[in-house]
Amino acid sequence: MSLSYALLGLLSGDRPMNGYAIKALFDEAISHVWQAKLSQIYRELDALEAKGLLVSSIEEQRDRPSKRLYRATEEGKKAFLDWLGSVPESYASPKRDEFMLRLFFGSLAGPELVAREFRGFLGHMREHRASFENLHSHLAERFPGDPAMERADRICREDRYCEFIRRRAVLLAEASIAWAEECLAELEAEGDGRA
Amino acid sequence: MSLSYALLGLLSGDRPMNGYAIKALFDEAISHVWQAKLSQIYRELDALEAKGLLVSSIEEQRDRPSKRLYRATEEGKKAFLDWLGSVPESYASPKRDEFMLRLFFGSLAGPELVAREFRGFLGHMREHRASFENLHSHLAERFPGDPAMERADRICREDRYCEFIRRRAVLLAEASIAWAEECLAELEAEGDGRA
DNA sequence: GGGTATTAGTCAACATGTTGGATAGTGGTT
DNA sequence: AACCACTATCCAACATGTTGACTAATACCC
Repeated sequence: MSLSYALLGLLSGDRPMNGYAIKALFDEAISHVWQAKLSQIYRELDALEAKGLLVSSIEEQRDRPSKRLYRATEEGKKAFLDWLGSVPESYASPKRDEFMLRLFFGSLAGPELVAREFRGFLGHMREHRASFENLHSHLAERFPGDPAMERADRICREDRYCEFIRRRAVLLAEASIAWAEECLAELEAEGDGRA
Repeated sequence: MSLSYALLGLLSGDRPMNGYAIKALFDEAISHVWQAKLSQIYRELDALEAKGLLVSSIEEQRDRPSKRLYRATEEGKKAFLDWLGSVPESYASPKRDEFMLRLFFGSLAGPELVAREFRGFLGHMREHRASFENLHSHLAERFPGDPAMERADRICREDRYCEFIRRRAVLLAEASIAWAEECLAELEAEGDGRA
C-alpha cells in the first residue's frame, strides 16, 4: 500500500531520517494528503527493512536519546520509482466521513441538531482554511541541525507540486465552507419561520 | 465506530433489511459518504446482534436463497439516537489520497508523468461529476417488492439532507476539476515551451 | 528535589478494512 | 451440457490503523 511508498520516497533522498522526524514531517507537510501514526510508521519501517528495501544505522547523540536513521537501498529506490511510474489503481480515495454520515440521517435528527453540526463543521473548516494562509512549516526549527528536515522544509516552501497540493486544499475548503453556509442559511431561514 | 451506527440507523426504521440489500444501499446511496465491503457489513451485523442492538429472523423465498432480516431493538434505536445527538469527536475525515501522495513526489516523477496522472484524475472526476447529473438510484428496480428498498429509493430522491450531500459532492468535484485543469495547463504550457 | 515536557523508540492488544474462497440455488448464454 | 452471472450468507486470513503503555535521557520550571 501507499504508506510504504511514502516512506521509501522520503528515504530515497541522500539524507537519512529517523522515525520520529518522519512523523513530524507527515504531520506538518503531508497530513492533509496522507496520515499515519507513529507506531504505524515504526512498524512499516521494520517491515521494509526486513524486505531489504531500507537499511538503518544508529546515531548516538550527546544530549538526546540516540536515533535510528533509515535510508533506502538501491532496491528500495527502485521499488519506489516503479510505484511512482505505475498507473494508480484508482483516483478515488476511500470515503469515510462521519459528519456526512450524520447528515445522511438528518431527518431522524431534526433541523436544530443538524444546524448545530453545520456550525461545528464550519468552525472546523474555517480554521482549516486559515491554517493554510499563515502556514510555513516549522520543521527546521524543531529539528535544528538536521539536514533532512531543513531540506524538507525548503521543498515544502518551494516545490511546485507542494504548491499544487496546497492550492487544492484551499479550494476544497472554500467550496465546503460556501456549501455549508448555504445549507445552514436554508435551515435557519426555516427555523425562524417556524419558531 | 461509525459503520455500526450507520447500520443501526438504517435498521431503526420499521422495515427490516438483509445484509445484501444493505450493501446495495451503501453502494448506491452512501458510497461517497461511507464505504463498506459486504464481509464487513455481515461481520458488523453479527457483532451488533451479539450485543443485543439488533435481532434477526430468516425469511424463506421461493425462487432465491433465504435471507436474514435484521431490525434494531429498542436498545439499538436508543444507541443510534444517542450517537446522533452526541457531538462528533472531529469534523475532519481521515485523509488517504494516493493521487495526492504521488503528486507530492512530483519532482521525482517529472512533469510528463505528473501530467499523465492529472489526465487520469480529470477523467475520473468528470465521470464522477456526471454520475450525479443523470443519477437516480435503481434500488427499487433491483429489489422489486422489497418495501425497505422502495422507501430508501424514495428518501434518496426526496430527502433534503440527501440533497445537501449530493450538492456538496457536485461542488467538490467541480472544484477539483477546475484545480486539475489549471495545474495541467501550467504543466503543459511549460512542456510546450521546452519540447 | 519533584513534576512535567520533549525527544526517541518499542510493544501488545485491539479495531477496522480487504481479499478471496466456500456454499447454494436460479436463470441465462454459448 | 458447461459456464457464467446474480442473489445470498458466511468465514478465515491478512493488512492496516488506533490506543495506550513502557522505557530512557535531558531540560525546564517551581
